[in-house]
Amino acid sequence: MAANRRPTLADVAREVGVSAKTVSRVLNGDGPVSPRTREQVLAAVAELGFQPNLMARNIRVGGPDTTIGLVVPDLGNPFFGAVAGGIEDTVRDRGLTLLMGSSAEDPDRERDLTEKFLARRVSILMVVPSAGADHSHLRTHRATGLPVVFIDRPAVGISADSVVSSNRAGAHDGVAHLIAHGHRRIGFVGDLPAKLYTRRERLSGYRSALREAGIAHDRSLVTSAHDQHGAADATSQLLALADPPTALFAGNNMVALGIVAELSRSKRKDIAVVAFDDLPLAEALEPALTVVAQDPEEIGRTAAATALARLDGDRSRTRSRTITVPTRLIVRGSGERPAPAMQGAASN
Amino acid sequence: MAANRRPTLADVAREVGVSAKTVSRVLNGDGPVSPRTREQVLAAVAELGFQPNLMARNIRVGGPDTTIGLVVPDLGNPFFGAVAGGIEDTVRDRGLTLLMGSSAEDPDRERDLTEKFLARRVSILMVVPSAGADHSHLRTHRATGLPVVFIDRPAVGISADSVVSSNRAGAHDGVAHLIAHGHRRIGFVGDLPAKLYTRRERLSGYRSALREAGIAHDRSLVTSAHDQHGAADATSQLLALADPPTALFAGNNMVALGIVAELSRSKRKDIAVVAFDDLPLAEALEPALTVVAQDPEEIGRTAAATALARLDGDRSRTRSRTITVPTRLIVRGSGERPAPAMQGAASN
DNA sequence: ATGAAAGCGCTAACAT
DNA sequence: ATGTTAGCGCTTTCAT
Repeated sequence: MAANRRPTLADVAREVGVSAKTVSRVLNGDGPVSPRTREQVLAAVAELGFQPNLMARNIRVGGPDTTIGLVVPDLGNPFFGAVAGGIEDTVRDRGLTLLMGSSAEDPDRERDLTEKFLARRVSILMVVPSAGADHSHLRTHRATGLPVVFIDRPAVGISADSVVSSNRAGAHDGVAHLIAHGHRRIGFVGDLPAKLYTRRERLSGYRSALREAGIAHDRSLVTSAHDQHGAADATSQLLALADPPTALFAGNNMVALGIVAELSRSKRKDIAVVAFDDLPLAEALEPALTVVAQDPEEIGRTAAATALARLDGDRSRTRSRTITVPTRLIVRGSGERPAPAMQGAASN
Repeated sequence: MAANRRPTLADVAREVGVSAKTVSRVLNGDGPVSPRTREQVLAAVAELGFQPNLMARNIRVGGPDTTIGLVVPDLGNPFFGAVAGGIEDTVRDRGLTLLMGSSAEDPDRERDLTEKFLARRVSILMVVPSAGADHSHLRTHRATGLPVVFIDRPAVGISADSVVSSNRAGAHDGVAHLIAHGHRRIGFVGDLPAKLYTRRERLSGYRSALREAGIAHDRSLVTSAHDQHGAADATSQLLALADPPTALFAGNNMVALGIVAELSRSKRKDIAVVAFDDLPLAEALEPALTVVAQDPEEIGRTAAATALARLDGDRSRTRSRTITVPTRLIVRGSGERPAPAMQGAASN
């Protein structure tokens, strides 16, 4: 029951009484092989339980491996799962296999993982950059022709293709929706760290919407959280202000969960909410949650298509480009709760 | 700007004027190297942008790769994301990297993916089996000492370790909770296909709970769906029965989403619900959703620990074993809605 | 239709 | 402290 050595091509060849090359031919179907030999080889392969060693093959063939490496900050976040699904759908018929690993939002681990993928010679590298990560070390790889695409957030220290949501416009639309329904004190609960690209962009959209409406920016209404629990805390702190907000804008899905949970817990049905990124049960909430929906599958498909084009030698655009996938405001009700003024008018 | 050949160990060696082995020593830190040589080598590595080819290394060293392959049916399902997170936490300090790929619940793709992992000589293979998949082809691999662990559902055609939730007991508890609150007509909306392990087990728990309460099993109350939309349909069909259920038991998280969405849409607050597997916004619903919570992180950790023990030569149990991770009933309110009889009593 | 030899990039084992 | 040789498992090249 000891761990037996795995059979190799040579073992199969010996078993049948042919050369290793012949076995190789049968398995890869290149050269001509007599039907009889083929059968014998196949039989021996099955009997010995031979499994070709792809590493050995790749090393000889020299080309990249038929895998594509994807680094995400969090395996549990369905947003990245959906992105991965979109990538897979696109690369599958090319015979490429998507391998996904987590950086846990840690720049060091992100780097480790990218190095591991590169050392295993993936055909394409895709990265959702962690906050604070630098990507200049990928320059030499790009020079060798390896397609590198950054997802959800652009790269730092390297010029490369990236695919992102229309964060600024999306956040603007969401906040404008609140303003259109009479809200003038609107709290913003964003991601952490504050330097995170998506947070900056979405905050920028928030501010531009306020500006257009002639509403002065009040820094005390801008807070952050890096998880659901923190977002719940941020929510109760905002509501405890002397001049509290009548509406909240959630900077991402995690934050939205925290806000909704906290409002539910404290029975504050009078607070309007719009969230960036859709949530599974958004429609079933009362009121149903209005969101700025992203399209993660489309982000994945776009990223994959971009990378495949590069792989096929797309030199049409030497310069790298940033592709923006549009968001869509889905009005479900939670943004329409009357602001105090209107509420007063209604009850009069 | 053409795709330059990647530099190899030999290139670095030539650049510095030492042998390849010396460069290897510097990079892997085994043999002794003079500080001066080390510096020169490191400089050349940086300058040439050399990246070791791990495939070449692995093939020479002979051992398995420092990766662990995980096959899941759906990258977008947070349940599997959480499982993956638990695995990663456990294997990280062993220097193992988790690589995850999707079978899309398709036995053929599951097999393709496992073959790819095996051909790349992963140290450990973990699989969430697709419905209908057979795993007898993995026997020879287990014989070579490769740890194989099945997650969420046991393997077919091979004896191997597996880690699953307490599906039967969990479903039993959930249904018993409904019965305790006066319900006697309880609909079951399960996964598809009907042969799926988790569905069978949970249905079994449902039936045993009914049996214990002396409630006759009514086949017309048992339905299935394979996605959220189908679950919504199943829900409205159940409610349209001549003698409709007063409570519903959701067989998994997707189904729960469909049920909750449909009840919300049709404003049926009078229907009690208990779901198998927790949902992010469960607490924020009205009423809050009572669930039989699984512990996906713990499932992942357990699976990883089991595999690592095998990797370390745990022959203490030659026979494979199935480890059950307990579920926990979290009562939040949705299971307590009065059944018609009690409702009548209350309003009298 | 098949085989022999060489070599992919790297490291183990033995030099020196 | 460093170099040489051989070889991991496979495929390419060139024979036969």
